[in-house]
Amino acid sequence: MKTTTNSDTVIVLDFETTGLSPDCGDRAIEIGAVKLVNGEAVERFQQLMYPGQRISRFIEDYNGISNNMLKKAAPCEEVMPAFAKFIEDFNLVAHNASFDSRFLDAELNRVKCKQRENFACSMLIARRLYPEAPNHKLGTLVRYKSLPNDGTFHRALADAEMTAHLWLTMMQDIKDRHSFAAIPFEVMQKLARTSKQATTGFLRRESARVSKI
DNA sequence: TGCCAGGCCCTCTTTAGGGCCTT
Repeated sequence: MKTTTNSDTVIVLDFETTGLSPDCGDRAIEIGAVKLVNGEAVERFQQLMYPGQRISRFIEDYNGISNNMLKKAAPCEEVMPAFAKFIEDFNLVAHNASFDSRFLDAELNRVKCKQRENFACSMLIARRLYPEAPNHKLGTLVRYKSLPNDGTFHRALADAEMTAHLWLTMMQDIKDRHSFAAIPFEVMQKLARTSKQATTGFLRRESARVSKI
């Protein structure tokens, strides 16, 4: 029996890839994801994935994933169906979601799995909530908000874990500032699309609206 | 460390250009 619902569960995910664009032939080489249920990490997914091509020295240096490691990794045809099962129809979160969503769609498309649209971007939301931060790179925000980390960066699960902490911290900061009892996922999605000047008014209105539901 | 692309935001804008962020 399914024990969680779409509303209380989000999947925070991160891809390591061979480059920046699946349209230019780049492939995913590692997936990391954390399932959050009612604000708690209850399950994790981490898998290297053989991309069918050698990766560049830059990528090896960037994330520490080597060609030798990928030779032994499972192919897309094995990993993606398992990942599609892991994420089910839950809402998705990523840091700079436009990047991860393109790779997710591309890899799901290879195995004929359903593509996804219900993404929220932690980077766009962080820009709204923390305009005073030095910048909005994941590592900078982890330091800026003193979020838990083990010092590992640019590996899929480690980045997904940090993004999950950032997501929960942003939710809590919004609750503290605007008296939300709970924040619907759709409000977070809309917040990312709200202009900087309109952010405070938007959250005030949404808080009042949600409290009446 | 940087480049590739794409989506988004901001502003000295909207008939545009540049910066940020992801690997």
